[in-house]
Amino acid sequence: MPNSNSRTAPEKKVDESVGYQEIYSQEESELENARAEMGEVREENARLKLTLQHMEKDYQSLQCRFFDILRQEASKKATNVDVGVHRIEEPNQLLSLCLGRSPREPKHDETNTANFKLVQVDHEDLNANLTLGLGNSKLMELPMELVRSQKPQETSLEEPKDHSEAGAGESLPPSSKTPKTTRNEDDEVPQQANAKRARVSVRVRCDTPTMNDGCQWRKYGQKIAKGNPCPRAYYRCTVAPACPVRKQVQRCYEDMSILITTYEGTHNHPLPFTASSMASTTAAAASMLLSGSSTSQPGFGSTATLLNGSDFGVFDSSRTNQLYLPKSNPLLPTITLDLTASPSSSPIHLNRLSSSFASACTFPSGLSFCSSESNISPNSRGNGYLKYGSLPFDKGSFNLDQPYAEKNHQSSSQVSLTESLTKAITSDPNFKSVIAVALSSMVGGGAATHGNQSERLGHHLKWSEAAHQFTSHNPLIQNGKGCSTPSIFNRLSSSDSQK
DNA sequence: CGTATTTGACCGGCGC
DNA sequence: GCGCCGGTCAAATACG
Repeated sequence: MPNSNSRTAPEKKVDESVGYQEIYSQEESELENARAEMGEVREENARLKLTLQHMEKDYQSLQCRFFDILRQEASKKATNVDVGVHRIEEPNQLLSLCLGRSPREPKHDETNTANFKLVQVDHEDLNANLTLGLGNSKLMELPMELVRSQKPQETSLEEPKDHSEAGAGESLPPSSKTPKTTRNEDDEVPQQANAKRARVSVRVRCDTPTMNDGCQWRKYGQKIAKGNPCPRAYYRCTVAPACPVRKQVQRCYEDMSILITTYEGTHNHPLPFTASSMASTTAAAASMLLSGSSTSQPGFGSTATLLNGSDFGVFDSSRTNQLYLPKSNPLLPTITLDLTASPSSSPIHLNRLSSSFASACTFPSGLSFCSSESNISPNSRGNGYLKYGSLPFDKGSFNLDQPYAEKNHQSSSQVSLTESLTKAITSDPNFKSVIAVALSSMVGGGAATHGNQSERLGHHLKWSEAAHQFTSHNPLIQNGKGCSTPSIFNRLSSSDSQK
């Protein structure tokens, strides 16, 4: 019996060792497979990076061409239209708030591109209130301004003279304001001299104390304004020491979840890439207001409301007056970008965001400002756009993560504004396809420029995956600390590592 | 210790 | 002229 025992035992050992070897070999092969996959993914990522770079170049060149052509068309039209328009009568109302946009553009250019289109809306202008429907094709000129300023290169090329542009409407003599302070005479005076400055008020549903617009702000004051128990905070742009841009942040009394941020002034410095979207949006809005507001009576603040949602083009001044407007200096024309419209928060809308346009706007030029934490502590963020685009931002837009998607409803509505703008841009049949491809490529990993690449992308990666790969590898985003580590990519890499 | 935030004081515009 | 109110300043305080 011991023999049998002694004989069977080694056999078992042999069997076990053989079994382990098989298992090991299987694991090794799996590991190798995983490594191979990782290698492929890496190569793919590298290719996508290159493609993205090409796409960005293509996109910018297309933008330039696009603007050139539109400018030409606009100038042609303007010669006919502007004659009948009383736009230039109030230069001081034309103070441009073109955040992030080169202000040295000839004034006539601005009036040409924005004014004559806005005239159509002005017919409905009552009591200096104005509702501008972004979905309205009438307003095609607006996005031009917007996109133009979305180019970070352009904004970065902004000259310090910018603020003189803020004074582009110019010419209110420094009068009584100048002696006020000697502190920042050098740079501030030109802005302060402008008694009238356009302001852009942005309404967003946001849980955080402020919305993350990519810029760096320093709080310099807080007040409790009359009529609203919620304190109003005053912030100053600290990206550049002498930047005159300021913003007010206040919660809406009627709906505490709504954050009202009012921007005023023009950045005189290059904007962080992530900040340019907000800057350009507000710039576009301001341009609209400034050009459109000139019909309003002097002394009255002009107020425009950009409704995000289904009410495009519907006049809604009552709503504006009752709810939307923070009490503001009547001398300052104010435009309100309402990014809180309820219809937009529907799942349908969210899904709609997954369409090419919306996604293109979602990132990197989208409007998603709510940060997981306040952006008022620049230190914690290193630079102004550290946290920009953190989590919810792209995830929610792609409907990948339900909590994020839920939390990102406000982002959705914000994105929808840009979506509308982009649609307006691309409504031009001549450029629609080109711009759409370019824009979608910004999200789609930049692989959509050339057909074959797009095709390949479609074959190899799910769309959302592509987007996430883009986000995870776009140096801009990483630089911008839009560290929304894509969940899919995380899963992918983590699963790889687990193997 | 340097920087950001808080907060009361101050200033200027506007309406009465 | 006076008071109200929005906006800003700047010293004090908090924070990392």
